[in-house]
Amino acid sequence: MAATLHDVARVAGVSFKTVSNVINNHPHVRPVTRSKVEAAIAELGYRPNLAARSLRSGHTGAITLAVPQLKLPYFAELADAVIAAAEARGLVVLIEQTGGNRERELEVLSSPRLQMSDGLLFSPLGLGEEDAALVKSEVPMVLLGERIFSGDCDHVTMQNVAAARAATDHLLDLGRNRIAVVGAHDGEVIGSAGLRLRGYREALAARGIAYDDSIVAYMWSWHRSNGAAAMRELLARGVTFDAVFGMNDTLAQGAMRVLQQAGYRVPEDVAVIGFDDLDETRYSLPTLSTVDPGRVEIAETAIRVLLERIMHPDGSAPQEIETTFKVVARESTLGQATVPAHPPSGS
Amino acid sequence: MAATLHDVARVAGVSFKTVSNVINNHPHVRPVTRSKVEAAIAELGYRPNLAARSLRSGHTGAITLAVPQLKLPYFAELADAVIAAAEARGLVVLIEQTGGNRERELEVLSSPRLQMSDGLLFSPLGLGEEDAALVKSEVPMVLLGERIFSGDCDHVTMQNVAAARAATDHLLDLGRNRIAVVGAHDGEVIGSAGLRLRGYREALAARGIAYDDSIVAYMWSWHRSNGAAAMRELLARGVTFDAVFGMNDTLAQGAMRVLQQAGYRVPEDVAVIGFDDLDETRYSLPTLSTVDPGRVEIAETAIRVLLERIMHPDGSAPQEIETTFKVVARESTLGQATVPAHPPSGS
DNA sequence: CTCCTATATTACAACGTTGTATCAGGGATT
DNA sequence: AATCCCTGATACAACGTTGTAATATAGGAG
Repeated sequence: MAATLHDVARVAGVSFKTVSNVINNHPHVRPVTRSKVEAAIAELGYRPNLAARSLRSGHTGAITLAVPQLKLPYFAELADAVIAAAEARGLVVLIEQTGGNRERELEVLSSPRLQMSDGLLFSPLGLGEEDAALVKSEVPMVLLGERIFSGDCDHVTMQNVAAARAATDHLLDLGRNRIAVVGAHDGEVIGSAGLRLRGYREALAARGIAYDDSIVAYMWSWHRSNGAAAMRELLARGVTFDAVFGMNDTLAQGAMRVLQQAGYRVPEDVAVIGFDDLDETRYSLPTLSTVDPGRVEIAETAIRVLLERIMHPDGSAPQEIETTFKVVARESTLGQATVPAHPPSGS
Repeated sequence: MAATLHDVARVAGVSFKTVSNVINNHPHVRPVTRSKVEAAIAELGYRPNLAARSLRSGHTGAITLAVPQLKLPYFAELADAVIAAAEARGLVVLIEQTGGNRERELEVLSSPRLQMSDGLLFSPLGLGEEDAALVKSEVPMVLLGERIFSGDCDHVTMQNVAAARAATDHLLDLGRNRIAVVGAHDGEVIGSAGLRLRGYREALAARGIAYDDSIVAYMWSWHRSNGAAAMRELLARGVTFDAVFGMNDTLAQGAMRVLQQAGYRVPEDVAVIGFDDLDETRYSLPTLSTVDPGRVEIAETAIRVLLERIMHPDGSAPQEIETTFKVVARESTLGQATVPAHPPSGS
């Protein structure tokens, strides 16, 4: 079927090893021979067999990305960034979905399918600190995100605390000092919610503003409707606030939505900021201010670290890398481009 | 490093081929031998080398999914469904992003990386009918979505016309007969927008309602903000309508948002329906009625057809398969669970 | 007790590639 | 002019698996 080195060699009139040498840019090949071989390759449309190459070399040219679900916008955008970064280095990405489920996450770690790739980018959700010892894989691995800290494994993550603090500072700088929080996790310390809440509290503390638990909404799910429900609850509670910090963009959008429906103007009455810089924040009404946690940098860094680890399996000690973040100020806090609502015109 | 058949054979005290026979469930293996071998496999933690297996067998156990961008929610959810369906058959999915760009799409078709998989699920966006002849790949391929019709290649798609017609019928059944459209593509015939508009027109025609171009908003981009802008434009135009059909969910949400901001109640004043059944439609305010185009079925069918094609490369003639769809009626048309807005409580 | 068949195991080759070792030729050095 | 070294090409083996063909063992019939 497909042409092999031998076929090319026959056509070019050289040994099949010479063809291999041409392909791998070995030094000692005469220009004449090289062009003869190249002509034969073109003529036959020869493509090196990747399975054979991989058997011989021990490398596949692929990496695995394991995430909870692509359905969740954050992970879809993370996967997008990872694929783009991998593509830039000539790598293919193979995706596993764990559903954020502890069992499936452990299963992925020991799956024979991991062999199809040279390494694993693993974004666990169901595993807890107590599972740290189980987080071992037969291929080099880089962890993405929070939750698992101990364990001798490279780790790339966002600066949750500092970024949340910057988001809060952004609101404080605008003169808001009653900042509600939507999406806290009760009692959590090391998860995204716990860290972000900590950043929020640090920002308040730095300006001598007391933390007020009555304007913090707790919940365990981060869907848009949860943000909406939380905001309804806050409004019903009768507490006052002039800004909202959503633990992620989806929550912020749900909250913003309810605020507007209740007659508040965003940002004039209440400023809103989210977290994640999802693509959709660029298209909401008003566009949503948020924090870009450095998703692209996470992807690129993770791949760089993974490749290093693949090339030097027992090189340096495991690294702990935090990416740079950026507050992205849009209309929901700055209010630059508010679109006037047209009056109803009958139905 | 990793154990091989030979290592297992040495431990079990049999020939390495016998070990292979055990693994591949060959008939003539004595139970005693089998258990000896299995013990050795367990002891060494033996895992078959996939590269070698793939070199020998010619199969990889992976398929490639090529989509424009995972950032776009529709494709993220499609990928989610494809990965789940592949997983159920023991296949791994390898994802390529084309950016919806014609050049990149052609590049993917001839990429050597395709070799890492047994087949391709291809969802083109940039390619036009005139490129049909170029749509050939070295591995079996199944096309997903519209745009390319000719070409002798299996094709799985949704029933755009019938589904759009059903969505429109749903609105008509509710007594709405001034149904605005958001997201038409001017002059398009075979794309999603063209087909869905056709379904809309068929539904009107069937009830003897005249098509009114003044309540159809044209645009080439399908972001939320486009839906919002279109709705502002419709309102400004002063035309009347009692329902909106968004060509996709994102547009519908943008439109719904502007409607509400302008003081209309959804669905009391204006009912809204979208298309795609994105996960987020379950969490919007109100939850969005939409059409489930059978994404899960598309994924499962595409994989089934692809596997058939992989096993019998020149089997039957190329198939053209359309999945079943379902109108998903939620609050934006039925209004069952409208949440009362709480009155503002100062800031 | 021998022959034959069915069963169980083995030996060998092949998939297509690349690394190592080997070998032929030509120019520079002695 | 003979030796040496470097260039350029080749032969061989190996990566780990599976299919095919061959062989060894056991059980039943003649």
